[in-house]
Amino acid sequence: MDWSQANAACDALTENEESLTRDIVTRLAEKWTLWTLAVLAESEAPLRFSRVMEQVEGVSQKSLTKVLRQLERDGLVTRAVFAEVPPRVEYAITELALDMLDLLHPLWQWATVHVGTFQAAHAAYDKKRPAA
Amino acid sequence: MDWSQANAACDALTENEESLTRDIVTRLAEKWTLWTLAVLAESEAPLRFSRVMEQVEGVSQKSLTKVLRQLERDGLVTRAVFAEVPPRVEYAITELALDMLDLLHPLWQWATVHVGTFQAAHAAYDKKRPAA
DNA sequence: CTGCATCCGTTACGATACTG
DNA sequence: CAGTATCGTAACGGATGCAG
Repeated sequence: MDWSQANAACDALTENEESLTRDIVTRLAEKWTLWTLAVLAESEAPLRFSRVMEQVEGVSQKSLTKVLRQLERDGLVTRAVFAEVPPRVEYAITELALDMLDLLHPLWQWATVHVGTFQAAHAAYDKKRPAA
Repeated sequence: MDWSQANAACDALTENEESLTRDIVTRLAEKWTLWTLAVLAESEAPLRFSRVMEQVEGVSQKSLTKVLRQLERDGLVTRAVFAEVPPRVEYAITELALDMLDLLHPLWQWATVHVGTFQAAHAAYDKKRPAA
């Protein structure tokens, strides 16, 4: 593991930039963010608000709105409003977000591959500490 | 983007396994988890609780304890208790966790590289929606 | 030294009702 | 259809005090 490389990249950032980097990564792991991005990534065409909400199963309108707003602000999705009746709003994923998902893919694969390892680790731990 | 590949890996999991996978990834992004792992990864030798807390700047005892317990349960760190006076507890990172950090590295680099992009995106967004 | 228990403020989330 | 406003609940995280 070449941690000097990672540290060099980190040290080059101002405190403000480092904070922002942390925020971005943290935000990606919030409850509905990745799921929403995945839905938009799987769709070839832009999706209306209702279609996204159907596919991100269990999300509330409020939370989905918040997540989409944040993603838009981060430049990870685009939001297009059409002045029609009834109103239409379409969301689409950006290239930036697709790049990021590519990077995230190995991590997800790692997690799926090691699911059995984690189940075993949990079982062993719970046996040692039944109280917890 | 080859999403069929990602979907194939996902579809092979039971609902329970998929839930666990999601939990693992989510946990990695919790406030102090990655920072703690990074500290343990940088150290060649196992670290005592106090040493970890010194280096994970700003973490409370409570949060650090919780994070370390969870990491131990996931098999990402080991915890060794020495029956001495005063008590000594040493934490070390596992190979499994080091593998994971390797996979995570590109994502972190991506975030640092695009910090400027995000700042610009935020500025543009806030200009368009000053109310928000 | 380690780390658990408790209190407390903040934030996240969901349900519901309402607006352009 | 696509939100906004409001409310109530639950989880999170920090500070403090105490025990082994």
